[in-house]
Amino acid sequence: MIHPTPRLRFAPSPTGPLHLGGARTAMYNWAAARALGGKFLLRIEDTDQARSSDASLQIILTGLKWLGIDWDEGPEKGGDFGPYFQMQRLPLYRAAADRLLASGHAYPCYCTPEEIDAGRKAMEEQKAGFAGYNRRCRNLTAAERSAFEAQGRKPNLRFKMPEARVLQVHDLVRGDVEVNTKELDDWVMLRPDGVPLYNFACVVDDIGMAITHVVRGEEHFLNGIKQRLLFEALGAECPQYAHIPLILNKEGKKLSKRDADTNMLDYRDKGFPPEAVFNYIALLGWGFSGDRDVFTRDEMVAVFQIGNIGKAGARFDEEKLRWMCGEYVRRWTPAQCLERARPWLSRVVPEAAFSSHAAWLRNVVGCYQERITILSEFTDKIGWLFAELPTLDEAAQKNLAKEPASKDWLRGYAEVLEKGNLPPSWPADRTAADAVVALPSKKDAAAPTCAFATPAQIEQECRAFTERIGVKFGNFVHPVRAALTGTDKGPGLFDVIFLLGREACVRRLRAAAAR
RNA sequence: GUCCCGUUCGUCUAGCCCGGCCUAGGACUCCAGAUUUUCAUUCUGGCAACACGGGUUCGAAUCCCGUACGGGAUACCA
Repeated sequence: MIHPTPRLRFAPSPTGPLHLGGARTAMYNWAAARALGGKFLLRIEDTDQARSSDASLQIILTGLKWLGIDWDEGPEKGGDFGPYFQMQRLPLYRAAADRLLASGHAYPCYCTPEEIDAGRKAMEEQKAGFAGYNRRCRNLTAAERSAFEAQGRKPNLRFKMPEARVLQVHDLVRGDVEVNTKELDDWVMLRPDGVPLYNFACVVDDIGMAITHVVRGEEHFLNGIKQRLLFEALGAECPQYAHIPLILNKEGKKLSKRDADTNMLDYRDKGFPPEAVFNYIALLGWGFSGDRDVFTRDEMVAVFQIGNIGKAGARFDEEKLRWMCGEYVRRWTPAQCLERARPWLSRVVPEAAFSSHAAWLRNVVGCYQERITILSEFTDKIGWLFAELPTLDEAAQKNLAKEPASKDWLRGYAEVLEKGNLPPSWPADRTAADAVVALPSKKDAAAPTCAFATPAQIEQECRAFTERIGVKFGNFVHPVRAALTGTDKGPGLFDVIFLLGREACVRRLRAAAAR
Protein backbone atom coordinates (compact mmCIF):
# COMPACT_ATOMS: atom_id res chain seq x y z
CA MET A 1 0.00 0.00 0.00
CA ILE A 2 1.52 3.32 -1.05
CA HIS A 3 0.65 6.24 1.18
CA PRO A 4 -3.12 6.06 1.27
CA THR A 5 -5.01 9.15 2.25
CA PRO A 6 -4.77 9.42 6.01
CA ARG A 7 -8.19 8.86 7.48
CA LEU A 8 -8.93 9.35 11.15
CA ARG A 9 -12.12 9.15 13.10
CA PHE A 10 -13.72 10.06 16.34
CA ALA A 11 -16.21 7.37 17.31
CA PRO A 12 -18.32 8.49 20.24
CA SER A 13 -21.11 6.44 21.66
CA PRO A 14 -24.15 8.65 22.19
CA THR A 15 -24.70 7.50 25.74
CA GLY A 16 -23.84 10.78 27.41
CA PRO A 17 -22.56 14.27 26.78
CA LEU A 18 -19.23 15.19 25.22
CA HIS A 19 -16.83 15.54 28.13
CA LEU A 20 -13.35 16.97 28.37
CA GLY A 21 -11.62 13.69 27.64
CA GLY A 22 -13.76 12.92 24.63
CA ALA A 23 -13.26 16.40 23.30
CA ARG A 24 -9.52 16.04 23.63
CA THR A 25 -9.52 12.69 21.86
CA ALA A 26 -11.63 14.14 19.07
CA MET A 27 -9.31 17.11 18.83
CA TYR A 28 -6.14 15.05 18.54
CA ASN A 29 -7.69 12.93 15.81
CA TRP A 30 -8.90 16.03 14.08
CA ALA A 31 -5.55 17.77 14.36
CA ALA A 32 -3.70 14.71 13.09
CA ALA A 33 -6.03 14.40 10.12
CA ARG A 34 -5.57 18.05 9.26
CA ALA A 35 -1.83 17.92 9.84
CA LEU A 36 -1.48 14.88 7.59
CA GLY A 37 -3.70 16.37 4.94
CA GLY A 38 -6.22 13.59 5.43
CA LYS A 39 -9.86 13.18 6.33
CA PHE A 40 -11.52 13.36 9.70
CA LEU A 41 -14.75 11.50 10.17
CA LEU A 42 -17.33 10.86 12.79
CA ARG A 43 -18.76 7.44 13.41
CA ILE A 44 -21.55 6.94 15.88
CA GLU A 45 -21.21 3.81 17.96
CA ASP A 46 -24.80 3.40 18.98
CA THR A 47 -24.87 -0.35 19.55
CA ASP A 48 -25.60 0.05 23.24
CA GLN A 49 -29.27 0.53 22.51
CA ALA A 50 -30.31 0.78 26.12
CA ARG A 51 -28.16 3.82 26.82
CA SER A 52 -27.89 5.53 23.46
CA SER A 53 -30.07 8.52 22.79
CA ASP A 54 -30.54 11.11 20.11
CA ALA A 55 -30.31 13.82 22.74
CA SER A 56 -26.79 12.73 23.60
CA LEU A 57 -25.86 12.62 19.95
CA GLN A 58 -27.02 16.18 19.45
CA ILE A 59 -25.08 17.34 22.49
CA ILE A 60 -21.93 15.68 21.20
CA LEU A 61 -22.25 17.15 17.72
CA THR A 62 -23.01 20.59 19.09
CA GLY A 63 -20.06 20.37 21.44
CA LEU A 64 -17.67 19.45 18.66
CA LYS A 65 -18.90 22.23 16.43
CA TRP A 66 -18.63 24.68 19.28
CA LEU A 67 -14.98 23.79 19.71
CA GLY A 68 -14.39 24.26 16.02
CA ILE A 69 -13.82 20.58 15.34
CA ASP A 70 -15.38 19.92 11.97
CA TRP A 71 -15.64 16.60 10.20
CA ASP A 72 -15.48 15.63 6.56
CA GLU A 73 -17.72 12.59 6.77
CA GLY A 74 -20.34 11.46 9.21
CA PRO A 75 -23.65 12.61 10.62
CA GLU A 76 -25.06 15.68 8.82
CA LYS A 77 -22.32 15.31 6.22
CA GLY A 78 -22.65 11.90 4.69
CA GLY A 79 -19.73 10.50 2.73
CA ASP A 80 -18.71 7.58 0.58
CA PHE A 81 -17.92 5.23 3.45
CA GLY A 82 -21.27 5.25 5.22
CA PRO A 83 -23.54 4.63 6.83
CA TYR A 84 -21.87 6.29 9.79
CA PHE A 85 -24.21 4.92 12.42
CA GLN A 86 -23.37 1.40 13.51
CA MET A 87 -26.98 0.36 13.95
CA GLN A 88 -27.37 0.98 10.23
CA ARG A 89 -24.46 -1.31 9.43
CA LEU A 90 -25.81 -4.55 10.91
CA PRO A 91 -25.66 -6.52 7.63
CA LEU A 92 -21.98 -5.68 7.33
CA TYR A 93 -21.24 -7.20 10.73
CA ARG A 94 -23.31 -10.27 9.92
CA ALA A 95 -21.34 -10.79 6.73
CA ALA A 96 -17.99 -10.41 8.50
CA ALA A 97 -19.15 -12.79 11.20
CA ASP A 98 -20.03 -15.41 8.63
CA ARG A 99 -16.59 -15.14 7.09
CA LEU A 100 -14.97 -15.58 10.48
CA LEU A 101 -17.18 -18.52 11.27
CA ALA A 102 -16.28 -20.13 7.99
CA SER A 103 -12.56 -19.54 8.44
CA GLY A 104 -12.65 -20.94 11.96
CA HIS A 105 -11.73 -17.68 13.66
CA ALA A 106 -15.03 -17.53 15.50
CA TYR A 107 -17.40 -19.94 17.19
CA PRO A 108 -20.88 -19.91 18.69
CA CYS A 109 -21.01 -19.83 22.48
CA TYR A 110 -24.11 -21.13 24.21
CA CYS A 111 -23.11 -20.27 27.76
CA THR A 112 -25.48 -18.28 29.92
CA PRO A 113 -24.14 -15.29 31.87
CA GLU A 114 -24.39 -17.41 35.02
CA GLU A 115 -22.31 -20.20 33.54
CA ILE A 116 -19.68 -17.75 32.36
CA ASP A 117 -19.53 -16.21 35.78
CA ALA A 118 -19.16 -19.56 37.46
CA GLY A 119 -16.35 -20.47 35.09
CA ARG A 120 -14.55 -17.23 35.84
CA LYS A 121 -14.83 -17.78 39.57
CA ALA A 122 -13.40 -21.25 39.23
CA MET A 123 -10.40 -19.83 37.36
CA GLU A 124 -9.92 -17.19 40.00
CA GLU A 125 -9.77 -19.84 42.68
CA GLN A 126 -6.99 -21.55 40.81
CA LYS A 127 -5.25 -18.16 41.02
CA ALA A 128 -3.80 -18.63 37.60
CA GLY A 129 -3.34 -14.91 37.21
CA PHE A 130 -5.75 -14.38 34.42
CA ALA A 131 -9.41 -15.29 34.84
CA GLY A 132 -11.80 -15.00 31.96
CA TYR A 133 -14.17 -17.07 29.93
CA ASN A 134 -13.32 -20.75 30.31
CA ARG A 135 -13.79 -21.42 26.59
CA ARG A 136 -16.21 -24.24 27.19
CA CYS A 137 -17.88 -23.77 23.81
CA ARG A 138 -14.67 -23.38 21.86
CA ASN A 139 -14.49 -26.99 20.78
CA LEU A 140 -18.08 -28.14 20.83
CA THR A 141 -18.99 -31.02 18.56
CA ALA A 142 -21.81 -30.66 16.07
CA ALA A 143 -23.93 -32.88 18.29
CA GLU A 144 -23.31 -30.75 21.37
CA ARG A 145 -24.25 -27.69 19.42
CA SER A 146 -27.51 -29.08 18.24
CA ALA A 147 -28.24 -30.18 21.78
CA PHE A 148 -27.93 -26.60 22.99
CA GLU A 149 -29.95 -25.39 20.03
CA ALA A 150 -32.61 -27.90 20.93
CA GLN A 151 -32.75 -26.36 24.40
CA GLY A 152 -33.61 -23.11 22.67
CA ARG A 153 -30.29 -21.44 23.50
CA LYS A 154 -29.26 -18.64 21.17
CA PRO A 155 -25.49 -18.39 20.74
CA ASN A 156 -23.21 -15.39 20.99
CA LEU A 157 -20.36 -15.39 18.56
CA ARG A 158 -16.92 -15.44 20.15
CA PHE A 159 -13.56 -14.68 18.62
CA LYS A 160 -11.04 -17.46 18.95
CA MET A 161 -7.94 -15.94 20.51
CA PRO A 162 -4.54 -17.54 19.99
CA GLU A 163 -3.69 -19.48 23.15
CA ALA A 164 -0.37 -17.92 24.02
CA ARG A 165 1.03 -15.84 21.28
CA VAL A 166 3.41 -12.99 22.00
CA LEU A 167 2.59 -9.91 20.02
CA GLN A 168 5.07 -7.14 19.44
CA VAL A 169 3.07 -4.06 18.68
CA HIS A 170 4.05 -0.52 17.95
CA ASP A 171 1.95 2.23 19.47
CA LEU A 172 2.45 5.77 18.22
CA VAL A 173 2.45 7.09 21.76
CA ARG A 174 3.60 4.17 23.86
CA GLY A 175 6.25 2.89 21.52
CA ASP A 176 7.04 -0.82 21.25
CA VAL A 177 5.02 -2.99 23.60
CA GLU A 178 4.91 -6.74 24.01
CA VAL A 179 1.68 -8.47 24.93
CA ASN A 180 0.94 -12.15 25.47
CA THR A 181 -2.46 -13.22 24.22
CA LYS A 182 -2.90 -15.50 27.20
CA GLU A 183 -3.97 -12.36 29.02
CA LEU A 184 -6.93 -12.07 26.70
CA ASP A 185 -10.33 -13.70 26.53
CA ASP A 186 -12.23 -15.31 23.73
CA TRP A 187 -14.32 -12.22 23.47
CA VAL A 188 -17.88 -11.83 22.26
CA MET A 189 -18.23 -10.28 18.83
CA LEU A 190 -21.89 -10.60 18.07
CA ARG A 191 -25.03 -11.03 20.15
CA PRO A 192 -27.77 -13.45 19.16
CA ASP A 193 -29.85 -10.53 17.93
CA GLY A 194 -27.14 -9.55 15.46
CA VAL A 195 -26.00 -6.46 17.33
CA PRO A 196 -22.21 -6.35 17.41
CA LEU A 197 -20.08 -5.52 20.41
CA TYR A 198 -17.50 -2.78 20.46
CA ASN A 199 -14.35 -4.55 19.33
CA PHE A 200 -16.04 -6.29 16.45
CA ALA A 201 -18.00 -3.37 15.11
CA CYS A 202 -14.98 -1.15 15.51
CA VAL A 203 -12.77 -3.31 13.34
CA VAL A 204 -15.36 -4.00 10.67
CA ASP A 205 -15.95 -0.26 10.43
CA ASP A 206 -12.32 0.76 10.57
CA ILE A 207 -11.79 -1.55 7.61
CA GLY A 208 -14.90 -0.36 5.83
CA MET A 209 -14.05 3.27 6.40
CA ALA A 210 -10.38 2.83 5.49
CA ILE A 211 -9.14 4.22 8.77
CA THR A 212 -5.36 4.65 8.88
CA HIS A 213 -4.71 6.06 12.35
CA VAL A 214 -6.57 5.73 15.61
CA VAL A 215 -6.03 8.02 18.58
CA ARG A 216 -8.02 6.99 21.61
CA GLY A 217 -7.89 6.69 25.39
CA GLU A 218 -5.52 4.22 26.98
CA GLU A 219 -8.43 2.21 28.33
CA HIS A 220 -8.55 0.82 24.80
CA PHE A 221 -5.02 -0.45 24.72
CA LEU A 222 -5.93 -4.09 25.27
CA ASN A 223 -8.89 -3.71 22.93
CA GLY A 224 -6.31 -2.66 20.40
CA ILE A 225 -4.63 -6.03 20.78
CA LYS A 226 -7.90 -7.88 20.23
CA GLN A 227 -8.55 -5.69 17.26
CA ARG A 228 -5.16 -6.31 15.68
CA LEU A 229 -5.88 -10.02 15.76
CA LEU A 230 -9.25 -9.47 14.18
CA PHE A 231 -7.77 -7.37 11.40
CA GLU A 232 -5.40 -10.23 10.79
CA ALA A 233 -8.21 -12.80 10.73
CA LEU A 234 -10.10 -10.66 8.26
CA GLY A 235 -7.00 -10.26 6.11
CA ALA A 236 -6.95 -6.51 6.52
CA GLU A 237 -4.23 -4.08 7.47
CA CYS A 238 -4.41 -2.63 10.95
CA PRO A 239 -4.42 1.13 11.44
CA GLN A 240 -1.67 2.78 13.45
CA TYR A 241 -2.79 3.03 17.03
CA ALA A 242 -2.04 5.73 19.55
CA HIS A 243 -3.28 5.24 23.08
CA ILE A 244 -3.26 8.38 25.15
CA PRO A 245 -3.51 8.78 28.93
CA LEU A 246 -6.70 9.93 30.56
CA ILE A 247 -7.35 13.35 31.99
CA LEU A 248 -7.04 13.36 35.77
CA ASN A 249 -8.53 15.55 38.45
CA LYS A 250 -6.58 17.64 40.96
CA GLU A 251 -5.97 14.55 43.08
CA GLY A 252 -4.63 12.59 40.15
CA LYS A 253 -7.70 10.40 39.89
CA LYS A 254 -9.88 9.89 36.87
CA LEU A 255 -11.85 13.04 36.16
CA SER A 256 -15.44 12.76 37.29
CA LYS A 257 -18.59 14.83 37.50
CA ARG A 258 -17.48 16.24 40.83
CA ASP A 259 -14.24 17.63 39.48
CA ALA A 260 -15.35 19.57 36.45
CA ASP A 261 -18.28 20.13 34.19
CA THR A 262 -18.77 16.91 32.29
CA ASN A 263 -20.68 18.46 29.49
CA MET A 264 -18.77 20.57 27.00
CA LEU A 265 -21.87 22.67 26.54
CA ASP A 266 -21.73 23.74 30.17
CA TYR A 267 -18.55 25.59 29.32
CA ARG A 268 -20.28 27.17 26.38
CA ASP A 269 -23.19 28.25 28.55
CA LYS A 270 -20.89 29.81 31.11
CA GLY A 271 -19.19 31.86 28.46
CA PHE A 272 -15.85 30.12 28.18
CA PRO A 273 -14.47 31.16 24.78
CA PRO A 274 -14.30 27.99 22.68
CA GLU A 275 -10.87 28.88 21.32
CA ALA A 276 -9.58 29.05 24.87
CA VAL A 277 -11.11 25.73 25.84
CA PHE A 278 -9.70 24.18 22.70
CA ASN A 279 -6.29 25.66 23.41
CA TYR A 280 -6.32 24.55 27.01
CA ILE A 281 -7.44 21.00 26.31
CA ALA A 282 -4.78 20.65 23.65
CA LEU A 283 -2.21 21.44 26.32
CA LEU A 284 -3.33 18.54 28.47
CA GLY A 285 -0.72 16.09 27.37
CA TRP A 286 0.70 17.92 24.43
CA GLY A 287 2.93 20.97 24.08
CA PHE A 288 2.94 23.52 21.30
CA SER A 289 6.52 24.52 21.99
CA GLY A 290 8.83 25.04 24.91
CA ASP A 291 7.89 28.64 25.40
CA ARG A 292 4.36 29.19 24.12
CA ASP A 293 1.02 28.19 25.56
CA VAL A 294 -1.35 30.29 23.52
CA PHE A 295 -1.88 29.26 19.93
CA THR A 296 -4.61 29.01 17.32
CA ARG A 297 -6.10 25.88 15.81
CA ASP A 298 -4.19 26.52 12.60
CA GLU A 299 -0.94 26.92 14.45
CA MET A 300 -1.57 23.66 16.23
CA VAL A 301 -2.32 21.85 12.99
CA ALA A 302 0.88 23.18 11.49
CA VAL A 303 3.06 21.46 14.07
CA PHE A 304 0.93 18.64 15.44
CA GLN A 305 2.32 15.12 15.52
CA ILE A 306 0.63 12.18 17.20
CA GLY A 307 3.96 10.95 18.49
CA ASN A 308 4.42 14.10 20.54
CA ILE A 309 1.44 13.40 22.75
CA GLY A 310 2.65 12.70 26.26
CA LYS A 311 2.56 9.29 27.90
CA ALA A 312 1.77 10.54 31.39
CA GLY A 313 -1.69 11.51 32.58
CA ALA A 314 -2.36 15.23 32.92
CA ARG A 315 -4.42 16.88 35.62
CA PHE A 316 -7.18 19.26 34.74
CA ASP A 317 -6.49 22.70 36.22
CA GLU A 318 -9.43 25.03 36.00
CA GLU A 319 -7.32 27.99 37.11
CA LYS A 320 -5.15 27.78 34.06
CA LEU A 321 -8.20 27.30 31.89
CA ARG A 322 -9.59 30.52 33.35
CA TRP A 323 -6.35 32.33 32.69
CA MET A 324 -6.43 31.06 29.14
CA CYS A 325 -9.96 32.40 28.72
CA GLY A 326 -8.90 35.83 29.92
CA GLU A 327 -6.02 35.69 27.52
CA TYR A 328 -8.44 35.30 24.61
CA VAL A 329 -11.04 37.76 25.86
CA ARG A 330 -8.43 40.49 26.14
CA ARG A 331 -7.31 39.96 22.57
CA TRP A 332 -10.68 40.77 21.10
CA THR A 333 -11.63 44.26 20.05
CA PRO A 334 -14.44 45.68 22.19
CA ALA A 335 -16.78 45.24 19.22
CA GLN A 336 -15.89 41.56 18.93
CA CYS A 337 -16.25 41.15 22.64
CA LEU A 338 -19.68 42.77 22.55
CA GLU A 339 -20.78 40.34 19.90
CA ARG A 340 -19.52 37.38 21.92
CA ALA A 341 -20.91 38.62 25.20
CA ARG A 342 -24.35 39.42 23.88
CA PRO A 343 -26.14 36.36 25.30
CA TRP A 344 -25.00 37.27 28.79
CA LEU A 345 -25.52 40.99 28.39
CA SER A 346 -29.06 40.24 27.30
CA ARG A 347 -29.90 39.23 30.81
CA VAL A 348 -29.66 42.87 31.89
CA VAL A 349 -29.72 44.79 28.64
CA PRO A 350 -32.98 45.23 26.71
CA GLU A 351 -32.81 43.67 23.28
CA ALA A 352 -33.45 46.96 21.48
CA ALA A 353 -30.38 48.52 23.05
CA PHE A 354 -28.07 46.38 20.94
CA SER A 355 -28.95 48.52 17.96
CA SER A 356 -29.95 51.80 19.58
CA HIS A 357 -26.98 51.87 21.98
CA ALA A 358 -24.44 49.79 20.11
CA ALA A 359 -21.60 52.25 20.64
CA TRP A 360 -22.37 52.71 24.29
CA LEU A 361 -22.51 48.96 24.91
CA ARG A 362 -19.26 48.56 23.06
CA ASN A 363 -17.72 51.02 25.52
CA VAL A 364 -19.29 49.28 28.49
CA VAL A 365 -17.91 45.95 27.34
CA GLY A 366 -14.56 47.49 26.55
CA CYS A 367 -14.27 48.72 30.10
CA TYR A 368 -14.68 45.21 31.51
CA GLN A 369 -12.74 43.20 28.99
CA GLU A 370 -9.59 43.02 31.04
CA ARG A 371 -11.56 42.40 34.21
CA ILE A 372 -13.26 39.16 33.30
CA THR A 373 -12.21 35.75 32.13
CA ILE A 374 -15.50 34.17 31.11
CA LEU A 375 -18.35 35.98 29.45
CA SER A 376 -21.04 35.15 31.98
CA GLU A 377 -19.23 37.47 34.39
CA PHE A 378 -20.62 40.38 32.44
CA THR A 379 -24.08 39.78 33.76
CA ASP A 380 -23.23 40.66 37.34
CA LYS A 381 -20.59 43.22 36.49
CA ILE A 382 -22.71 45.68 34.55
CA GLY A 383 -25.97 45.71 36.48
CA TRP A 384 -25.11 48.90 38.33
CA LEU A 385 -25.27 50.86 35.08
CA PHE A 386 -28.96 50.19 34.68
CA ALA A 387 -30.21 50.54 38.23
CA GLU A 388 -31.95 53.69 39.37
CA LEU A 389 -29.38 53.77 42.16
CA PRO A 390 -26.55 51.30 42.73
CA THR A 391 -26.71 48.83 45.58
CA LEU A 392 -23.85 49.66 47.88
CA ASP A 393 -21.69 46.76 48.88
CA GLU A 394 -19.68 46.63 52.06
CA ALA A 395 -16.57 48.26 50.63
CA ALA A 396 -18.61 51.08 49.12
CA GLN A 397 -20.35 51.81 52.38
CA LYS A 398 -17.02 51.92 54.11
CA ASN A 399 -15.60 54.32 51.56
CA LEU A 400 -18.59 56.59 51.93
CA ALA A 401 -18.36 56.64 55.71
CA LYS A 402 -14.62 57.07 55.94
CA GLU A 403 -14.35 60.86 55.58
CA PRO A 404 -16.95 62.89 57.49
CA ALA A 405 -16.72 65.66 54.94
CA SER A 406 -17.22 63.40 51.96
CA LYS A 407 -20.94 64.14 51.74
CA ASP A 408 -20.13 67.77 51.10
CA TRP A 409 -17.64 66.73 48.45
CA LEU A 410 -20.26 64.63 46.71
CA ARG A 411 -22.83 67.42 46.79
CA GLY A 412 -20.28 69.84 45.41
CA TYR A 413 -19.12 67.49 42.73
CA ALA A 414 -22.71 66.77 41.75
CA GLU A 415 -23.08 70.45 41.07
CA VAL A 416 -19.92 70.53 38.97
CA LEU A 417 -21.09 67.60 36.88
CA GLU A 418 -24.56 69.02 36.53
CA LYS A 419 -23.16 72.18 35.04
CA GLY A 420 -20.60 70.28 33.02
CA ASN A 421 -20.89 68.92 29.54
CA LEU A 422 -21.40 65.20 30.23
CA PRO A 423 -23.10 62.89 27.77
CA PRO A 424 -26.73 62.10 28.55
CA SER A 425 -27.57 59.04 30.61
CA TRP A 426 -29.05 55.75 29.51
CA PRO A 427 -31.63 55.27 28.08
CA ALA A 428 -31.23 58.57 26.22
CA ASP A 429 -29.47 58.44 22.89
CA ARG A 430 -25.77 59.11 23.36
CA THR A 431 -24.33 57.95 20.08
CA ALA A 432 -22.67 61.32 19.54
CA ALA A 433 -20.55 60.66 22.61
CA ASP A 434 -19.85 56.94 22.31
CA ALA A 435 -19.21 56.86 18.61
CA VAL A 436 -16.18 59.13 18.95
CA VAL A 437 -14.84 58.23 22.38
CA ALA A 438 -13.57 54.66 22.61
CA LEU A 439 -13.34 53.21 26.09
CA PRO A 440 -11.44 52.21 28.05
CA SER A 441 -9.49 55.44 27.66
CA LYS A 442 -5.77 55.08 27.27
CA LYS A 443 -3.34 57.45 28.86
CA ASP A 444 -1.38 58.34 25.77
CA ALA A 445 -4.18 58.19 23.23
CA ALA A 446 -4.86 61.23 21.06
CA ALA A 447 -7.79 63.25 22.42
CA PRO A 448 -10.86 62.75 20.25
CA THR A 449 -13.02 65.66 19.24
CA CYS A 450 -16.31 65.19 20.99
CA ALA A 451 -19.44 67.27 21.48
CA PHE A 452 -19.33 66.12 25.10
CA ALA A 453 -16.69 66.11 27.77
CA THR A 454 -14.24 63.24 27.29
CA PRO A 455 -12.96 61.19 30.22
CA ALA A 456 -9.71 63.16 30.06
CA GLN A 457 -11.56 66.43 30.30
CA ILE A 458 -13.76 65.12 33.08
CA GLU A 459 -10.64 64.19 34.99
CA GLN A 460 -9.13 67.61 34.45
CA GLU A 461 -12.22 69.30 35.83
CA CYS A 462 -12.33 66.86 38.70
CA ARG A 463 -8.74 67.57 39.68
CA ALA A 464 -9.44 71.27 39.49
CA PHE A 465 -12.44 70.83 41.75
CA THR A 466 -10.53 68.86 44.38
CA GLU A 467 -7.90 71.58 44.41
CA ARG A 468 -10.57 74.23 44.86
CA ILE A 469 -12.07 72.50 47.87
CA GLY A 470 -8.68 71.47 49.21
CA VAL A 471 -9.11 67.73 49.14
CA LYS A 472 -6.50 65.22 48.10
CA PHE A 473 -7.47 63.76 44.77
CA GLY A 474 -6.67 60.26 45.91
CA ASN A 475 -9.05 60.57 48.84
CA PHE A 476 -11.78 62.20 46.86
CA VAL A 477 -12.02 59.50 44.29
CA HIS A 478 -13.07 56.67 46.59
CA PRO A 479 -16.39 57.96 47.91
CA VAL A 480 -17.27 59.15 44.43
CA ARG A 481 -16.69 55.72 42.98
CA ALA A 482 -18.70 54.19 45.78
CA ALA A 483 -21.62 56.55 45.21
CA LEU A 484 -21.57 56.01 41.46
CA THR A 485 -21.00 52.28 41.16
CA GLY A 486 -21.81 50.85 44.56
CA THR A 487 -18.49 49.07 44.82
CA ASP A 488 -14.78 49.74 45.09
CA LYS A 489 -13.72 47.96 41.94
CA GLY A 490 -14.21 48.67 38.29
CA PRO A 491 -13.17 50.76 35.31
CA GLY A 492 -11.36 54.06 35.62
CA LEU A 493 -13.52 56.57 37.48
CA PHE A 494 -13.74 58.99 34.57
CA ASP A 495 -14.73 56.23 32.20
CA VAL A 496 -17.41 55.41 34.71
CA ILE A 497 -18.65 59.01 34.77
CA PHE A 498 -18.59 59.20 30.99
CA LEU A 499 -20.49 55.94 30.73
CA LEU A 500 -23.05 56.92 33.31
CA GLY A 501 -23.76 60.37 31.90
CA ARG A 502 -24.92 63.52 33.56
CA GLU A 503 -28.33 62.71 35.05
CA ALA A 504 -27.29 59.39 36.51
CA CYS A 505 -24.10 60.79 38.04
CA VAL A 506 -25.84 63.72 39.63
CA ARG A 507 -28.65 61.55 40.95
CA ARG A 508 -26.25 59.04 42.47
CA LEU A 509 -23.95 61.59 44.05
CA ARG A 510 -26.86 63.39 45.68
CA ALA A 511 -28.45 60.17 46.85
CA ALA A 512 -25.21 59.09 48.47
CA ALA A 513 -24.76 62.51 50.06
CA ALA A 514 -28.26 62.31 51.50
CA ARG A 515 -27.78 58.95 53.17
C1' G B 1 -4.21 -11.40 41.75
C1' U B 2 -2.31 -10.81 36.68
C1' C B 3 -0.89 -7.75 32.47
C1' C B 4 0.29 -2.85 30.35
C1' C B 5 1.77 2.30 30.88
C1' G B 6 3.68 6.27 33.56
C1' U B 7 6.77 9.38 37.34
C1' U B 8 10.96 16.89 35.67
C1' C B 9 8.75 23.09 40.15
C1' G B 10 1.90 22.56 43.82
C1' U B 11 -0.21 22.21 38.36
C1' C B 12 0.59 22.01 32.63
C1' U B 13 5.09 21.23 30.31
C1' A B 14 10.50 21.96 27.44
C1' G B 15 14.75 18.96 27.62
C1' C B 16 15.07 12.56 27.29
C1' C B 17 14.82 8.94 21.33
C1' C B 18 20.61 10.97 19.19
C1' G B 19 24.38 11.25 27.34
C1' G B 20 28.21 16.89 28.11
C1' C B 21 25.56 23.56 25.66
C1' C B 22 20.97 21.98 32.27
C1' U B 23 24.19 26.43 37.85
C1' A B 24 17.10 22.13 34.26
C1' G B 25 13.82 26.63 30.27
C1' G B 26 8.57 28.44 29.66
C1' A B 27 3.40 28.88 31.48
C1' C B 28 -0.50 28.81 35.55
C1' U B 29 -0.74 29.74 40.81
C1' C B 30 1.65 32.30 44.85
C1' C B 31 4.90 36.33 46.86
C1' A B 32 7.47 41.18 46.23
C1' G B 33 8.09 45.66 43.47
C1' A B 34 6.82 49.29 39.42
C1' U B 35 2.67 51.89 36.92
C1' U B 36 -2.10 53.78 39.00
C1' U B 37 -8.09 57.15 41.17
C1' U B 38 -9.96 51.38 42.88
C1' C B 39 -9.94 46.66 40.71
C1' A B 40 -7.94 44.55 36.61
C1' U B 41 -4.35 44.74 32.85
C1' U B 42 0.81 45.46 31.84
C1' C B 43 6.03 45.26 33.26
C1' U B 44 10.16 43.65 36.58
C1' G B 45 11.95 40.31 40.17
C1' G B 46 11.35 35.97 43.41
C1' C B 47 9.91 30.99 45.58
C1' A B 48 9.70 26.16 43.58
C1' A B 49 11.33 20.04 40.27
C1' C B 50 14.83 15.70 37.41
C1' A B 51 10.24 9.85 42.80
C1' C B 52 14.02 6.58 45.35
C1' G B 53 18.22 3.00 45.12
C1' G B 54 21.84 0.65 42.27
C1' G B 55 24.61 0.22 37.69
C1' U B 56 27.04 1.78 32.79
C1' U B 57 30.24 6.10 31.65
C1' C B 58 35.54 10.67 32.09
C1' G B 59 30.42 12.56 32.44
C1' A B 60 23.18 10.84 33.31
C1' A B 61 17.18 14.45 33.98
C1' U B 62 18.80 11.89 29.56
C1' C B 63 20.98 4.68 28.82
C1' C B 64 20.10 -0.18 31.94
C1' C B 65 18.08 -2.83 36.38
C1' G B 66 15.29 -2.79 40.82
C1' U B 67 11.90 -0.46 44.48
C1' A B 68 8.01 2.79 45.66
C1' C B 69 3.95 5.40 44.17
C1' G B 70 0.16 6.60 40.45
C1' G B 71 -2.97 5.36 36.24
C1' G B 72 -5.28 1.84 32.85
C1' A B 73 -7.07 -3.10 31.64
C1' U B 74 -8.97 -7.71 33.10
C1' A B 75 -17.85 -7.31 30.46
C1' C B 76 -23.19 -10.32 26.30
C1' C B 77 -20.28 -1.15 27.96
C1' A B 78 -17.80 1.83 24.75
